[in-house]
Amino acid sequence: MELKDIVTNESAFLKDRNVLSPHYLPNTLLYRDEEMNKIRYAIAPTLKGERGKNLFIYGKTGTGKTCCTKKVIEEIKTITDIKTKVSYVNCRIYNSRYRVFTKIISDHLSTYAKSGYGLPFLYERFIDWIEEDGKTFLVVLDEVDMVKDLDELVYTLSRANDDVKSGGVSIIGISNKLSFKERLDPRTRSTLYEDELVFTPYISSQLFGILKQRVEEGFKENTVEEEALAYASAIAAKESGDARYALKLLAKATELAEQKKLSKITKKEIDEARKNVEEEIIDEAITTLPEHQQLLLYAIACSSEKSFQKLNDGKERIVFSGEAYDRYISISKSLKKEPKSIRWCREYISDLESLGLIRTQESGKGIRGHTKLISLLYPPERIKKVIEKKFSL
DNA sequence: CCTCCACAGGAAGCGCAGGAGT
DNA sequence: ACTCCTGCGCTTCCTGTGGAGG
Repeated sequence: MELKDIVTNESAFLKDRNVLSPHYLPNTLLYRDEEMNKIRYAIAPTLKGERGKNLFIYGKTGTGKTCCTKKVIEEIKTITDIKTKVSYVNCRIYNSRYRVFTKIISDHLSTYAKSGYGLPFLYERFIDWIEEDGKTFLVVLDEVDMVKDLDELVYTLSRANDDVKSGGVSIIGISNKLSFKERLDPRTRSTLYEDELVFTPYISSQLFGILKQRVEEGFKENTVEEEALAYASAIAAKESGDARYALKLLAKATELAEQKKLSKITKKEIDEARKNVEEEIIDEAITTLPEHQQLLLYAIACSSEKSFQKLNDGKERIVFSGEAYDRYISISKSLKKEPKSIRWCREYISDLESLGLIRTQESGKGIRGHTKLISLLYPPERIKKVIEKKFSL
């Protein structure tokens, strides 16, 4: 690619580079009519000025939760004769009750948006604002599991319904973690889960449709082979049914084809992109890890290379947790870093597991009373390479 | 059978940083 | 500018589990 092409955003393939962005909202969302309708029905009372049911939306990444919700919000904004106001809050950024409130205030009451006001004051402005013309208010809490004091947040928002004389507040919560439901206070749970909606992963043919739509919206004609799209959707469907992953494959393949000055994107580029994307995902996951989790992971990778013990399918090498910890201690010391306690490393191990970098299982019968057997889900060489680079080992 | 080993994971508590309230 | 409070990362302590060995 020439520099001027990059600057002017000229591409041999793309009319609109945005179609490949994870934030791009296509004109019509495919395969999610039912889900969209369910959201519409859930918020319909709110739009009529009554208090609707709160809705909880669950689904894995790249299943269209956020897209669908944003679409419905857009629809609301096109209706002019209703007294409903909406705030979309990404809780990854606004991750506490206070922050969520300041976000809502700055969306609608910008005079109070500057910092320095306490929560009770903001809460009263919020109540006054709803009461002034009996409006209804809808908050969308995306990635709601990121909120530290979610119990308090949900309580405060739902209490607003008791404090206002007219109008009301409804909540839509979105999450990709199912397990966090158990952590919640029972009252919070029943408030938030008045209505529930699950997004299932896309199947291969649906991913194909989604990719095809993007190609039609943003690519020049005859630049992408259908076979390539089918292949990319098959890969993504097999992995997780994640549309974002499928799009990433297409984006990377486009990049590769541009570099090689090809005229068409074929299966071959997708295949190459796949390797790239997978490595990028692993590298990204590892490099964003806290230092000591990296060291622990490194220790597991080292132990794994030397271990000859195989797990059931005979492919995965397993590591005993004690062994990994010993190695972690010596690695830390050789780097002049104070090693963390064993208790905390157990937490690290479950963190690494929930990130999908390792898998663990109880030893069960036969081996060492009660221990965890750890196996890496990615090649140890790759993991070692990334971490060695970081610590210049 | 009892004790010891090797480990899991809960509970309490500690120091710190940063934000809220004054 | 000050203290007070709270969440966070972490350690220490503790209880529980199951195999190995006397």
